[in-house]
Amino acid sequence: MIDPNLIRQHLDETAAQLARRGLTLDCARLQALESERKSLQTECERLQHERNQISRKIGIAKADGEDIEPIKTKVTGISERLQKLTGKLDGVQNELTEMLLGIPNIPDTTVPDGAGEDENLEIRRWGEPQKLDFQAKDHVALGASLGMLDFELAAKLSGSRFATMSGPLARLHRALIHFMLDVHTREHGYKEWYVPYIVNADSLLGTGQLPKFSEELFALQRADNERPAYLIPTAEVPLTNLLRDEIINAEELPRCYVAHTPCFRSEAGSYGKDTRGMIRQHQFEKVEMVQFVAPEKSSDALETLTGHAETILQKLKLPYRVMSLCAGDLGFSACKTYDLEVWLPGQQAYREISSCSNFKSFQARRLQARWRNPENRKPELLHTLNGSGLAIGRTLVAIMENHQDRHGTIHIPEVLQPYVGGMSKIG
RNA sequence: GGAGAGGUGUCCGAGUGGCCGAAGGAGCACGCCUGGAAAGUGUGUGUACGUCACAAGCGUACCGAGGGUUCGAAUCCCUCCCUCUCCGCCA
Repeated sequence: MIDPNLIRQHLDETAAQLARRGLTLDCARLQALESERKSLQTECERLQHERNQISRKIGIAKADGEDIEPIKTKVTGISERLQKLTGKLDGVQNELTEMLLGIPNIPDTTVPDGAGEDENLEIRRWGEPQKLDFQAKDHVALGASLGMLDFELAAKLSGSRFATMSGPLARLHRALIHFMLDVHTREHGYKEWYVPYIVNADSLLGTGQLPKFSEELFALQRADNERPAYLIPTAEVPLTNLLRDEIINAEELPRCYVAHTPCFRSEAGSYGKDTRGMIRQHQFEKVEMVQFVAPEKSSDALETLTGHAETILQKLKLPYRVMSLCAGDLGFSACKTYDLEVWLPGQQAYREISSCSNFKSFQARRLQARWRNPENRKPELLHTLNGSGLAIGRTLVAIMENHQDRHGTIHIPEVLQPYVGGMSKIG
Protein backbone atom coordinates (compact mmCIF):
# COMPACT_ATOMS: atom_id res chain seq x y z
CA MET A 1 0.00 0.00 0.00
CA ILE A 2 1.26 3.44 -0.80
CA ASP A 3 1.43 6.03 1.96
CA PRO A 4 -2.14 7.33 2.54
CA ASN A 5 -0.64 10.74 3.23
CA LEU A 6 0.38 10.96 -0.42
CA ILE A 7 -3.28 10.75 -1.34
CA ARG A 8 -4.21 13.34 1.25
CA GLN A 9 -1.47 15.85 0.65
CA HIS A 10 0.15 15.24 -2.72
CA LEU A 11 -2.63 13.75 -4.78
CA ASP A 12 -1.74 15.36 -8.09
CA GLU A 13 1.96 14.51 -8.00
CA THR A 14 1.13 10.96 -6.93
CA ALA A 15 -1.35 10.60 -9.77
CA ALA A 16 1.27 11.90 -12.19
CA GLN A 17 3.82 9.37 -11.00
CA LEU A 18 1.33 6.54 -11.22
CA ALA A 19 0.37 7.66 -14.70
CA ARG A 20 3.81 6.41 -15.80
CA ARG A 21 2.44 2.92 -15.20
CA GLY A 22 -0.49 3.69 -17.44
CA LEU A 23 -2.77 4.00 -14.45
CA THR A 24 -5.42 6.67 -14.19
CA LEU A 25 -6.14 7.49 -10.59
CA ASP A 26 -9.70 8.50 -9.82
CA CYS A 27 -8.62 11.68 -8.06
CA ALA A 28 -12.08 13.21 -7.84
CA ARG A 29 -13.48 10.15 -6.11
CA LEU A 30 -10.52 9.91 -3.76
CA GLN A 31 -10.77 13.55 -2.88
CA ALA A 32 -14.51 13.34 -2.27
CA LEU A 33 -14.12 10.27 -0.04
CA GLU A 34 -11.22 11.85 1.79
CA SER A 35 -13.04 15.05 2.64
CA GLU A 36 -16.13 13.11 3.65
CA ARG A 37 -14.00 10.90 5.86
CA LYS A 38 -12.46 13.94 7.44
CA SER A 39 -15.71 15.63 8.41
CA LEU A 40 -17.36 12.40 9.54
CA GLN A 41 -14.38 11.39 11.62
CA THR A 42 -14.12 14.77 13.30
CA GLU A 43 -17.80 14.75 14.16
CA CYS A 44 -17.70 11.17 15.41
CA GLU A 45 -14.76 11.86 17.64
CA ARG A 46 -16.45 14.96 19.00
CA LEU A 47 -19.55 12.94 19.90
CA GLN A 48 -17.49 10.18 21.42
CA HIS A 49 -15.72 12.72 23.55
CA GLU A 50 -19.05 14.10 24.73
CA ARG A 51 -20.34 10.63 25.53
CA ASN A 52 -17.17 9.71 27.43
CA GLN A 53 -17.41 12.90 29.49
CA ILE A 54 -21.00 12.27 30.50
CA SER A 55 -20.47 8.61 31.20
CA ARG A 56 -17.70 9.54 33.54
CA LYS A 57 -20.03 11.92 35.34
CA ILE A 58 -22.51 9.11 35.82
CA GLY A 59 -19.90 7.11 37.62
CA ILE A 60 -19.21 10.00 39.98
CA ALA A 61 -22.89 10.87 40.49
CA LYS A 62 -23.69 7.26 41.25
CA ALA A 63 -20.96 7.11 43.85
CA ASP A 64 -22.45 10.19 45.48
CA GLY A 65 -25.88 8.56 45.49
CA GLU A 66 -27.46 11.04 43.07
CA ASP A 67 -30.23 10.32 40.59
CA ILE A 68 -28.57 9.33 37.33
CA GLU A 69 -31.62 8.77 35.14
CA PRO A 70 -31.73 12.28 33.58
CA ILE A 71 -28.08 12.09 32.54
CA LYS A 72 -28.64 8.64 31.09
CA THR A 73 -31.33 9.82 28.68
CA LYS A 74 -29.03 12.56 27.49
CA VAL A 75 -26.35 10.04 26.62
CA THR A 76 -28.82 7.83 24.82
CA GLY A 77 -29.50 10.64 22.37
CA ILE A 78 -25.84 11.06 21.67
CA SER A 79 -25.35 7.35 21.22
CA GLU A 80 -28.08 7.16 18.62
CA ARG A 81 -26.56 9.94 16.56
CA LEU A 82 -23.15 8.43 16.99
CA GLN A 83 -24.31 5.05 15.75
CA LYS A 84 -25.66 6.54 12.54
CA LEU A 85 -22.51 8.54 11.89
CA THR A 86 -20.08 5.70 12.62
CA GLY A 87 -22.02 3.53 10.21
CA LYS A 88 -21.51 6.13 7.53
CA LEU A 89 -17.86 6.60 8.46
CA ASP A 90 -17.22 2.87 8.24
CA GLY A 91 -18.68 2.82 4.78
CA VAL A 92 -16.50 5.67 3.62
CA GLN A 93 -13.42 4.24 5.22
CA ASN A 94 -13.98 0.82 3.71
CA GLU A 95 -14.29 2.25 0.24
CA LEU A 96 -11.21 4.37 0.82
CA THR A 97 -9.01 1.49 2.00
CA GLU A 98 -10.31 -0.69 -0.80
CA MET A 99 -9.23 1.95 -3.27
CA LEU A 100 -5.89 2.38 -1.53
CA LEU A 101 -5.22 -1.36 -1.54
CA GLY A 102 -5.88 -1.36 -5.25
CA ILE A 103 -3.28 1.30 -6.02
CA PRO A 104 0.08 -0.11 -7.17
CA ASN A 105 3.47 1.09 -5.94
CA ILE A 106 4.91 4.33 -7.28
CA PRO A 107 7.71 3.73 -9.80
CA ASP A 108 11.17 4.80 -8.70
CA THR A 109 12.48 7.89 -10.49
CA THR A 110 15.23 5.74 -12.05
CA VAL A 111 12.68 3.45 -13.68
CA PRO A 112 12.53 4.03 -17.46
CA ASP A 113 9.37 5.24 -19.12
CA GLY A 114 7.45 2.78 -21.19
CA ALA A 115 4.15 1.02 -21.61
CA GLY A 116 5.16 -2.62 -21.60
CA GLU A 117 7.69 -5.38 -22.06
CA ASP A 118 9.08 -4.02 -25.32
CA GLU A 119 10.26 -0.83 -23.68
CA ASN A 120 12.28 -2.41 -20.90
CA LEU A 121 15.80 -1.06 -20.78
CA GLU A 122 18.79 -3.34 -21.19
CA ILE A 123 21.38 -2.49 -18.54
CA ARG A 124 24.15 -4.98 -19.28
CA ARG A 125 24.97 -8.37 -20.74
CA TRP A 126 27.15 -11.17 -19.49
CA GLY A 127 28.51 -14.00 -21.64
CA GLU A 128 28.13 -14.69 -25.32
CA PRO A 129 25.49 -16.98 -26.74
CA GLN A 130 27.45 -19.94 -28.06
CA LYS A 131 27.69 -20.31 -31.80
CA LEU A 132 26.79 -23.91 -32.45
CA ASP A 133 27.72 -25.73 -35.62
CA PHE A 134 24.49 -27.71 -35.43
CA GLN A 135 20.80 -26.93 -34.97
CA ALA A 136 20.15 -26.31 -31.27
CA LYS A 137 17.31 -28.38 -29.84
CA ASP A 138 14.99 -26.98 -27.24
CA HIS A 139 14.71 -28.59 -23.81
CA VAL A 140 11.52 -30.39 -24.71
CA ALA A 141 13.18 -32.26 -27.56
CA LEU A 142 16.33 -32.86 -25.53
CA GLY A 143 14.36 -34.12 -22.55
CA ALA A 144 12.25 -36.40 -24.71
CA SER A 145 15.24 -37.93 -26.49
CA LEU A 146 16.89 -38.56 -23.13
CA GLY A 147 13.62 -40.05 -21.91
CA MET A 148 13.87 -38.03 -18.69
CA LEU A 149 11.38 -35.21 -19.17
CA ASP A 150 7.76 -36.05 -19.87
CA PHE A 151 4.83 -33.69 -20.13
CA GLU A 152 2.24 -36.20 -21.34
CA LEU A 153 2.85 -38.40 -18.37
CA ALA A 154 2.37 -35.40 -16.08
CA ALA A 155 -0.81 -34.48 -17.93
CA LYS A 156 -2.20 -37.91 -17.14
CA LEU A 157 -1.59 -37.31 -13.45
CA SER A 158 -2.52 -33.68 -13.15
CA GLY A 159 -3.37 -31.89 -16.39
CA SER A 160 -1.58 -29.38 -18.53
CA ARG A 161 1.36 -27.28 -17.40
CA PHE A 162 2.98 -29.98 -15.30
CA ALA A 163 6.08 -32.03 -15.92
CA THR A 164 7.72 -35.20 -14.69
CA MET A 165 11.46 -35.58 -14.60
CA SER A 166 13.32 -38.77 -13.92
CA GLY A 167 16.75 -40.25 -13.44
CA PRO A 168 19.83 -38.05 -13.80
CA LEU A 169 17.76 -35.07 -14.97
CA ALA A 170 15.66 -35.19 -11.80
CA ARG A 171 18.87 -35.40 -9.85
CA LEU A 172 20.34 -32.42 -11.63
CA HIS A 173 17.17 -30.50 -10.89
CA ARG A 174 17.54 -31.31 -7.19
CA ALA A 175 21.24 -30.47 -7.30
CA LEU A 176 20.48 -26.98 -8.56
CA ILE A 177 18.47 -26.27 -5.42
CA HIS A 178 21.29 -27.32 -3.13
CA PHE A 179 23.89 -25.48 -5.15
CA MET A 180 22.00 -22.20 -5.09
CA LEU A 181 21.21 -22.42 -1.38
CA ASP A 182 24.87 -23.11 -0.65
CA VAL A 183 26.09 -20.14 -2.66
CA HIS A 184 23.66 -17.73 -1.05
CA THR A 185 24.24 -18.93 2.48
CA ARG A 186 28.01 -19.37 2.26
CA GLU A 187 29.05 -16.58 -0.08
CA HIS A 188 26.29 -13.99 0.20
CA GLY A 189 25.42 -14.15 3.87
CA TYR A 190 21.82 -15.26 3.67
CA LYS A 191 20.10 -17.22 6.39
CA GLU A 192 18.37 -20.36 5.19
CA TRP A 193 14.72 -20.98 6.10
CA TYR A 194 12.24 -23.77 5.79
CA VAL A 195 8.75 -22.35 5.62
CA PRO A 196 5.11 -23.45 5.12
CA TYR A 197 3.85 -23.88 1.59
CA ILE A 198 0.29 -23.13 2.65
CA VAL A 199 -0.52 -19.65 3.93
CA ASN A 200 -3.52 -17.68 5.11
CA ALA A 201 -5.12 -14.69 3.41
CA ASP A 202 -3.41 -12.20 5.74
CA SER A 203 -0.01 -13.26 4.48
CA LEU A 204 -1.02 -12.82 0.85
CA LEU A 205 -2.49 -9.44 1.65
CA GLY A 206 0.81 -8.48 3.25
CA THR A 207 2.89 -9.09 0.15
CA GLY A 208 0.29 -7.75 -2.26
CA GLN A 209 -1.06 -10.88 -3.99
CA LEU A 210 -4.45 -10.22 -2.40
CA PRO A 211 -6.96 -8.70 -2.76
CA LYS A 212 -6.25 -7.99 -6.41
CA PHE A 213 -4.72 -11.14 -7.81
CA SER A 214 -6.65 -14.02 -6.28
CA GLU A 215 -7.18 -15.65 -9.68
CA GLU A 216 -3.45 -16.36 -9.87
CA LEU A 217 -3.58 -18.47 -6.71
CA PHE A 218 -4.55 -22.01 -5.87
CA ALA A 219 -7.03 -21.81 -3.01
CA LEU A 220 -7.55 -24.90 -0.88
CA GLN A 221 -10.94 -26.28 -0.12
CA ARG A 222 -11.30 -26.76 3.60
CA ALA A 223 -13.85 -27.97 6.08
CA ASP A 224 -16.70 -25.66 7.01
CA ASN A 225 -15.91 -22.59 9.07
CA GLU A 226 -12.27 -22.71 8.26
CA ARG A 227 -10.68 -19.68 6.75
CA PRO A 228 -9.43 -20.04 3.20
CA ALA A 229 -5.86 -21.16 2.74
CA TYR A 230 -3.67 -20.89 -0.31
CA LEU A 231 -0.70 -22.60 -1.89
CA ILE A 232 2.17 -20.15 -2.04
CA PRO A 233 2.90 -18.65 -5.47
CA THR A 234 6.45 -17.86 -4.33
CA ALA A 235 8.57 -18.15 -1.18
CA GLU A 236 8.43 -14.38 -1.06
CA VAL A 237 5.09 -14.72 0.72
CA PRO A 238 6.12 -16.80 3.76
CA LEU A 239 9.61 -15.26 3.94
CA THR A 240 8.44 -11.65 3.87
CA ASN A 241 5.62 -12.34 6.30
CA LEU A 242 8.11 -13.60 8.87
CA LEU A 243 8.45 -9.98 9.94
CA ARG A 244 4.75 -9.13 9.77
CA ASP A 245 3.75 -7.12 12.88
CA GLU A 246 7.31 -7.16 14.18
CA ILE A 247 9.55 -4.33 15.28
CA ILE A 248 13.24 -5.11 15.03
CA ASN A 249 16.33 -3.28 16.21
CA ALA A 250 18.59 -1.36 13.87
CA GLU A 251 21.59 -3.57 14.62
CA GLU A 252 19.66 -6.59 13.34
CA LEU A 253 19.54 -5.05 9.86
CA PRO A 254 19.84 -5.99 7.14
CA ARG A 255 18.05 -9.29 7.42
CA CYS A 256 18.83 -11.52 4.46
CA TYR A 257 16.73 -14.66 4.12
CA VAL A 258 16.79 -17.41 1.55
CA ALA A 259 14.53 -20.42 1.08
CA HIS A 260 13.76 -23.05 -1.46
CA THR A 261 10.08 -23.81 -1.96
CA PRO A 262 7.81 -25.11 -4.62
CA CYS A 263 5.63 -22.40 -6.16
CA PHE A 264 2.08 -22.84 -7.35
CA ARG A 265 0.47 -20.58 -9.89
CA SER A 266 -2.81 -21.00 -11.66
CA GLU A 267 -1.48 -18.99 -14.63
CA ALA A 268 -4.94 -17.69 -15.31
CA GLY A 269 -4.88 -15.28 -18.21
CA SER A 270 -1.77 -16.78 -19.75
CA TYR A 271 -3.59 -19.17 -22.06
CA GLY A 272 -1.58 -19.86 -25.16
CA LYS A 273 1.54 -18.32 -23.63
CA ASP A 274 4.60 -20.54 -23.27
CA THR A 275 2.48 -23.64 -23.61
CA ARG A 276 5.44 -25.67 -24.80
CA GLY A 277 7.86 -27.01 -22.25
CA MET A 278 8.78 -26.09 -18.72
CA ILE A 279 8.85 -22.33 -18.96
CA ARG A 280 5.41 -21.70 -17.49
CA GLN A 281 4.17 -24.37 -15.11
CA HIS A 282 1.53 -24.62 -12.41
CA GLN A 283 4.18 -26.02 -10.10
CA PHE A 284 7.85 -25.17 -10.06
CA GLU A 285 10.74 -24.88 -7.64
CA LYS A 286 12.46 -21.66 -6.80
CA VAL A 287 15.20 -20.41 -4.51
CA GLU A 288 14.12 -17.01 -3.27
CA MET A 289 16.10 -14.27 -1.57
CA VAL A 290 14.41 -11.70 0.64
CA GLN A 291 15.99 -8.69 2.31
CA PHE A 292 14.71 -6.35 4.99
CA VAL A 293 16.73 -3.14 5.12
CA ALA A 294 16.70 0.37 6.51
CA PRO A 295 14.98 2.75 4.06
CA GLU A 296 18.09 4.61 2.95
CA LYS A 297 19.79 1.31 2.10
CA SER A 298 17.22 -0.23 -0.20
CA SER A 299 18.41 1.24 -3.49
CA ASP A 300 21.91 -0.15 -2.96
CA ALA A 301 20.47 -3.40 -1.68
CA LEU A 302 18.62 -3.94 -4.95
CA GLU A 303 21.93 -3.75 -6.82
CA THR A 304 23.67 -6.26 -4.55
CA LEU A 305 20.69 -8.59 -4.48
CA THR A 306 20.55 -8.58 -8.26
CA GLY A 307 24.29 -9.31 -8.23
CA HIS A 308 23.66 -12.35 -6.02
CA ALA A 309 21.27 -13.76 -8.58
CA GLU A 310 23.73 -12.98 -11.37
CA THR A 311 26.47 -14.89 -9.55
CA ILE A 312 24.49 -18.09 -9.96
CA LEU A 313 24.15 -17.59 -13.70
CA GLN A 314 27.82 -16.79 -14.03
CA LYS A 315 28.90 -19.86 -12.09
CA LEU A 316 26.70 -21.95 -14.35
CA LYS A 317 28.20 -20.23 -17.41
CA LEU A 318 24.82 -19.15 -18.70
CA PRO A 319 24.75 -15.99 -20.86
CA TYR A 320 22.22 -13.45 -19.69
CA ARG A 321 21.20 -9.83 -19.81
CA VAL A 322 19.89 -7.51 -17.11
CA MET A 323 16.74 -5.57 -17.91
CA SER A 324 15.37 -2.65 -15.97
CA LEU A 325 11.61 -2.96 -16.22
CA CYS A 326 9.89 0.13 -17.56
CA ALA A 327 7.14 1.77 -15.55
CA GLY A 328 4.40 0.10 -17.55
CA ASP A 329 5.81 -3.40 -17.00
CA LEU A 330 6.45 -3.17 -13.25
CA GLY A 331 4.67 -5.60 -10.96
CA PHE A 332 1.94 -4.30 -8.70
CA SER A 333 3.99 -4.02 -5.51
CA ALA A 334 7.35 -3.15 -7.01
CA CYS A 335 8.92 0.26 -7.12
CA LYS A 336 11.86 -0.92 -9.24
CA THR A 337 12.64 -4.26 -10.82
CA TYR A 338 15.56 -5.86 -12.62
CA ASP A 339 14.76 -8.95 -14.63
CA LEU A 340 17.56 -11.34 -15.44
CA GLU A 341 17.00 -12.92 -18.81
CA VAL A 342 18.94 -16.03 -19.71
CA TRP A 343 19.81 -16.97 -23.27
CA LEU A 344 17.83 -19.96 -24.53
CA PRO A 345 19.29 -21.38 -27.75
CA GLY A 346 16.15 -23.44 -28.33
CA GLN A 347 14.12 -20.25 -28.56
CA GLN A 348 16.92 -18.06 -29.85
CA ALA A 349 15.81 -15.54 -27.26
CA TYR A 350 16.53 -14.17 -23.81
CA ARG A 351 13.92 -15.33 -21.29
CA GLU A 352 13.24 -14.24 -17.72
CA ILE A 353 14.88 -16.43 -15.11
CA SER A 354 14.96 -14.08 -12.16
CA SER A 355 13.13 -10.99 -11.06
CA CYS A 356 14.69 -8.75 -8.41
CA SER A 357 12.61 -5.97 -6.91
CA ASN A 358 12.70 -3.19 -4.40
CA PHE A 359 9.30 -2.68 -2.80
CA LYS A 360 10.43 0.10 -0.51
CA SER A 361 7.74 0.48 2.18
CA PHE A 362 4.86 -0.76 0.02
CA GLN A 363 4.78 -4.27 1.47
CA ALA A 364 6.06 -3.20 4.89
CA ARG A 365 3.10 -0.88 5.31
CA ARG A 366 0.63 -3.68 4.71
CA LEU A 367 2.72 -6.01 6.85
CA GLN A 368 3.47 -3.50 9.58
CA ALA A 369 7.06 -4.72 9.38
CA ARG A 370 9.08 -2.10 11.21
CA TRP A 371 12.42 -1.26 12.73
CA ARG A 372 13.36 1.10 15.51
CA ASN A 373 15.21 4.04 14.07
CA PRO A 374 18.00 4.85 16.54
CA GLU A 375 17.83 8.53 15.61
CA ASN A 376 14.43 9.11 17.15
CA ARG A 377 13.73 5.74 18.83
CA LYS A 378 10.50 5.54 16.82
CA PRO A 379 9.28 2.47 14.94
CA GLU A 380 9.44 3.10 11.20
CA LEU A 381 8.54 0.99 8.21
CA LEU A 382 11.27 -1.21 6.79
CA HIS A 383 12.02 -1.57 3.13
CA THR A 384 11.63 -5.01 1.61
CA LEU A 385 13.28 -6.54 -1.43
CA ASN A 386 13.27 -9.91 -3.05
CA GLY A 387 14.64 -11.75 -6.00
CA SER A 388 14.68 -15.22 -7.47
CA GLY A 389 18.01 -16.80 -7.05
CA LEU A 390 16.94 -18.55 -9.29
CA ALA A 391 13.88 -20.25 -10.72
CA ILE A 392 14.99 -23.89 -10.73
CA GLY A 393 12.98 -25.22 -13.67
CA ARG A 394 14.03 -22.43 -15.96
CA THR A 395 17.66 -22.82 -14.86
CA LEU A 396 17.48 -26.49 -15.75
CA VAL A 397 16.06 -25.56 -19.14
CA ALA A 398 18.89 -23.07 -19.66
CA ILE A 399 21.53 -25.64 -18.75
CA MET A 400 20.04 -28.23 -21.07
CA GLU A 401 19.82 -25.86 -24.00
CA ASN A 402 23.09 -23.99 -23.52
CA HIS A 403 25.24 -26.96 -22.63
CA GLN A 404 23.97 -29.44 -25.21
CA ASP A 405 26.14 -31.00 -27.89
CA ARG A 406 25.28 -32.31 -31.36
CA HIS A 407 24.41 -35.72 -29.90
CA GLY A 408 21.86 -34.30 -27.50
CA THR A 409 24.14 -34.84 -24.53
CA ILE A 410 23.91 -32.33 -21.68
CA HIS A 411 27.26 -31.23 -20.24
CA ILE A 412 26.99 -30.41 -16.56
CA PRO A 413 28.74 -27.22 -15.43
CA GLU A 414 31.73 -27.92 -13.22
CA VAL A 415 30.33 -26.20 -10.15
CA LEU A 416 27.36 -28.57 -10.20
CA GLN A 417 29.29 -31.77 -10.61
CA PRO A 418 30.01 -32.25 -6.89
CA TYR A 419 26.26 -32.02 -6.33
CA VAL A 420 25.52 -34.89 -8.73
CA GLY A 421 28.12 -37.35 -7.55
CA GLY A 422 30.77 -36.21 -9.98
CA MET A 423 28.62 -36.84 -13.04
CA SER A 424 29.83 -34.61 -15.91
CA LYS A 425 27.16 -35.22 -18.53
CA ILE A 426 23.75 -36.64 -19.09
CA GLY A 427 23.05 -38.82 -22.11
C1' G B 1 -9.90 -36.29 18.08
C1' G B 2 -10.95 -35.80 23.91
C1' A B 3 -10.00 -32.77 28.58
C1' G B 4 -8.05 -28.35 30.66
C1' A B 5 -5.36 -23.43 30.81
C1' G B 6 -4.36 -19.02 28.45
C1' G B 7 -3.70 -14.76 24.71
C1' U B 8 -2.38 -7.37 27.94
C1' G B 9 2.76 -2.32 25.67
C1' U B 10 9.81 -3.78 22.74
C1' C B 11 9.74 -8.14 26.33
C1' C B 12 7.93 -10.32 31.09
C1' G B 13 3.78 -9.58 34.02
C1' A B 14 -0.53 -7.39 37.37
C1' G B 15 -5.29 -5.97 36.60
C1' U B 16 -13.09 -9.29 36.92
C1' G B 17 -17.65 -3.01 34.85
C1' G B 18 -16.19 3.78 36.21
C1' C B 19 -10.06 9.17 35.49
C1' C B 20 -6.82 2.09 33.17
C1' G B 21 -3.34 3.71 28.04
C1' A B 22 -3.29 0.36 31.73
C1' A B 23 0.52 -1.28 38.41
C1' G B 24 5.37 -3.60 38.86
C1' G B 25 9.74 -5.32 36.50
C1' A B 26 13.18 -5.95 32.31
C1' G B 27 14.99 -3.48 28.17
C1' C B 28 16.09 1.16 25.98
C1' A B 29 17.42 6.73 26.26
C1' C B 30 19.51 10.68 29.05
C1' G B 31 21.90 12.15 33.77
C1' C B 32 24.49 11.06 38.59
C1' C B 33 28.17 7.84 40.67
C1' U B 34 33.28 5.58 38.60
C1' G B 35 40.12 6.22 36.41
C1' G B 36 36.89 3.15 33.00
C1' A B 37 33.10 -0.42 33.24
C1' A B 38 29.66 -3.35 36.07
C1' A B 39 26.61 -2.64 40.14
C1' G B 40 23.82 1.28 42.31
C1' U B 41 20.79 5.61 41.56
C1' G B 42 17.42 9.71 39.31
C1' U B 43 14.32 10.99 35.20
C1' G B 44 12.02 9.61 30.79
C1' U B 45 10.09 5.85 27.49
C1' G B 46 3.40 2.50 23.32
C1' U B 47 1.05 2.78 18.41
C1' A B 48 -2.30 4.68 14.83
C1' C B 49 -5.49 8.47 13.45
C1' G B 50 -7.84 13.52 13.81
C1' U B 51 -7.13 18.90 14.77
C1' C B 52 -2.48 21.27 13.63
C1' A B 53 3.04 23.56 11.25
C1' C B 54 4.19 15.37 10.24
C1' A B 55 5.65 21.32 17.08
C1' A B 56 3.19 21.72 21.67
C1' G B 57 -1.46 20.99 23.34
C1' C B 58 -6.12 18.72 22.90
C1' G B 59 -9.21 14.71 21.16
C1' U B 60 -10.39 9.53 19.37
C1' A B 61 -9.23 4.45 18.97
C1' C B 62 -6.34 0.21 20.31
C1' C B 63 -5.37 -5.02 26.23
C1' G B 64 -5.59 -11.92 19.92
C1' A B 65 -9.81 -10.72 15.83
C1' G B 66 -14.97 -9.65 15.03
C1' G B 67 -19.81 -8.96 17.07
C1' G B 68 -23.09 -8.09 21.51
C1' U B 69 -24.80 -6.29 26.61
C1' U B 70 -24.22 -1.34 29.21
C1' C B 71 -24.70 5.54 30.27
C1' G B 72 -19.68 3.32 30.50
C1' A B 73 -15.93 -2.94 28.76
C1' A B 74 -8.91 -5.04 29.16
C1' U B 75 -12.76 -6.62 32.65
C1' C B 76 -19.52 -9.63 31.33
C1' C B 77 -21.78 -12.64 26.86
C1' C B 78 -21.26 -14.92 21.75
C1' U B 79 -18.33 -16.44 17.38
C1' C B 80 -13.64 -17.14 15.29
C1' C B 81 -8.14 -17.40 15.32
C1' C B 82 -3.83 -18.78 17.92
C1' U B 83 -0.60 -20.77 21.98
C1' C B 84 0.40 -24.13 26.00
C1' U B 85 -0.44 -28.81 29.18
C1' C B 86 -2.33 -33.90 29.59
C1' C B 87 -4.53 -38.16 26.96
C1' G B 88 -5.43 -40.60 22.20
C1' C B 89 -3.83 -41.21 17.10
C1' C B 90 0.06 -40.68 13.69
C1' A B 91 4.57 -39.46 9.14
